[in-house]
Amino acid sequence: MRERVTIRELARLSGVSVGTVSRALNGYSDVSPETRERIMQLARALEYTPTAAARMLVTQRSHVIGVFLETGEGHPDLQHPFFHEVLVGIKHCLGERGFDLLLFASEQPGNGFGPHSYEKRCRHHNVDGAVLMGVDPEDEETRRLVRSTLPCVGVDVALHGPSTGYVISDNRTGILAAMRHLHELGHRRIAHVTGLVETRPGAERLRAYRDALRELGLGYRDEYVAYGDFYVESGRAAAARLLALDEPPTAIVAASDLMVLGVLRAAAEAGVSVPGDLSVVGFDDIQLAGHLHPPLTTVRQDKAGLGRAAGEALVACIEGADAPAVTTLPVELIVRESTAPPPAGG
Amino acid sequence: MRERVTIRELARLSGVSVGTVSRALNGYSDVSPETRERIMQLARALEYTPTAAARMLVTQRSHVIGVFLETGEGHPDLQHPFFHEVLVGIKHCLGERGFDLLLFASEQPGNGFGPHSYEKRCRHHNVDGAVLMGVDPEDEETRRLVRSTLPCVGVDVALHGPSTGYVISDNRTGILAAMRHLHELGHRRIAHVTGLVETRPGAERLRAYRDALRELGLGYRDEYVAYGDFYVESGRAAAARLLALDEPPTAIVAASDLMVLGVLRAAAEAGVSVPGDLSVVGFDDIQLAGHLHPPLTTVRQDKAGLGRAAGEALVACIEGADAPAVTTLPVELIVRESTAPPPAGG
DNA sequence: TCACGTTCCGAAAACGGTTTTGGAAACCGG
DNA sequence: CCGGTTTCCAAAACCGTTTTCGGAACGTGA
Repeated sequence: MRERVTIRELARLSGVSVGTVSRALNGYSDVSPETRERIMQLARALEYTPTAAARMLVTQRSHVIGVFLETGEGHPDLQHPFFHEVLVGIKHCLGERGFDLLLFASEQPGNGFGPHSYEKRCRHHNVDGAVLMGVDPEDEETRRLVRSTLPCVGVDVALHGPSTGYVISDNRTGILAAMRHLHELGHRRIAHVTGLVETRPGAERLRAYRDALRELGLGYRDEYVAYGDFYVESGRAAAARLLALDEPPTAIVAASDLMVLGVLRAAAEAGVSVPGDLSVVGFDDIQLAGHLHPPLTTVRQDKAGLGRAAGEALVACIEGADAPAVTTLPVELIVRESTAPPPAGG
Repeated sequence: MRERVTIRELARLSGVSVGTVSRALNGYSDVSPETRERIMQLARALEYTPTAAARMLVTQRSHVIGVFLETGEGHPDLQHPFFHEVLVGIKHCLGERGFDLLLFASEQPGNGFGPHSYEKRCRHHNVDGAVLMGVDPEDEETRRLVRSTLPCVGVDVALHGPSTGYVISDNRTGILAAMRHLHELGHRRIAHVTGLVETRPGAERLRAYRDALRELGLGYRDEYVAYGDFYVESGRAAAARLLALDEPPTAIVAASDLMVLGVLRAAAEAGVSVPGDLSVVGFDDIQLAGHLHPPLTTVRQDKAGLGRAAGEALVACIEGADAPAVTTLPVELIVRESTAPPPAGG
């Protein structure tokens, strides 16, 4: 293979010093136009590519953002379409600004003693910042990372630290809108299938459900909240239980679209029709939501927007701004066909 | 912030030379057990983390795999759930083996003249290998990369080069199985909604459709192949046209599950019921396929398996094996409820 | 002519590791 | 007691950049 062409090589070939080559290539002013041009010609001809490692070593900047995408036990979070779409947003935003993404994957360190904790891994690769998804904010590892000065931003996880922030959707407003929509349609017995309540969105959605009940003058019933984990199966189980109640709900708001798939399944199995007998509204508006049968009424999160916001917060912080604030993104209730007035006898 | 603790610092504090520290940490033999232990204690205490850049500079290895995930115009490929699941597989496989993933995102290079082409970007970051998804194999950029000695593997894209291979599903067998299934049910008028035929899977699936027709003794009709692009909307348009034919098909096999969502939509709009009037089978078996209404008959690709296979081929190649061969993964027809015998009058 | 700016560039010191070379001490058999 | 091995470690070179410092050459105004 062709040998790596270094800056030294360029210097030799163009008869100047390496320092000059470096300055020429980096657009410094103190090099004559002719010399610069000559060097750049040569660089192009030889397809010179600077070595990131070398530069990183001296500049202490990598132009790389670390991404932690933790895989919960059972179902890797990575598999939830939500995170996928967020990642798209991150990639775009950061890509435009000249960053690449390092997706941390290695479990045992490369060589015996290597990187371990979040913080170590970041230091090891010298990332300029990090975005965390699906991590546990209470975890000691996490806390150590956000306690450091490395710019961090969490998505859907409340992180606090000197240069740390997070982005999240306006879950409360979303659930409130869903509830009001249902209420307006005439529903009075509205149940909630929660997400993982240990997570921020899961908790916020649940609280909002309760608050909405109060606001609408509906009583809270313990039996009307069924605990899920954002994924399909849990939605099915939850709905099965709900529908078997003596006085089943006429509407269900679920904390994720995936779970309403489960709800739909349970409904079909129980012989109740949606939206005829049961209205359901989801959360997320995943790509497929509009193409399901029936098309889902759901509250749309701007998933790519969350990613972009995370990216922007990060670069702002990297470029010297203060700690990235917490930014909450608006959501939107998308009314489709999975909601309707309750059945007459309801 | 605490200053970075370097190997030199460790050397000073433990009263040995830097070379010794390095050897101790890396498990070389020529350092006494006591000295080694002392050094490692210290390293742990100070939370020493080696700098990847420095090591990379001398060893020429990064323990990082580059990932190209190209975003087609219109709908970013990244958004197709397929790639998402593949990525999961890659991450797992490579993570277990101590690699991290560099997701190339940067559009303009970090600093004016920096990395550009695939090859340059790889050289720049010194990745140990690369996996390519959604790229155009005919593209000059791509060809340059695979022509180099860098271990590469494509997924769903046929790449050829000195140390390049690709992984792909057994599309032919999958389509054949789908067609036979339909034929056994009694269908004789079977249409195909293609994927992007410029892509390998799109082309293979189409060819297999034709071959299956021949094998089953069914004539090929031009009007029965409708061209799509793997995404929902194209499936809808295609099905709309198909269903409006004088002699519409009684069954449709689509090149992706996403497109059958479109097909279902079109069917609903045209008032034809699935599977009563029309059977449909998809491809991929995306997570949601089993939860749709009706649950989809589809040929399942082992998406995570593709990712793992890609990862394994890569490390094999990195560790000195010959060019990664092309590995094709088996698929499986999952019969659910979107297929049934054709209507009596059909 | 002299002092003084500019403009352009070379030399060299980092950055934080790994690896090679060589040497001192300890150990060995004879 | 001596030549030859081992065992353990120090010194230094090197990886490919950036950046600081200073110097040469060249005006330029007095």
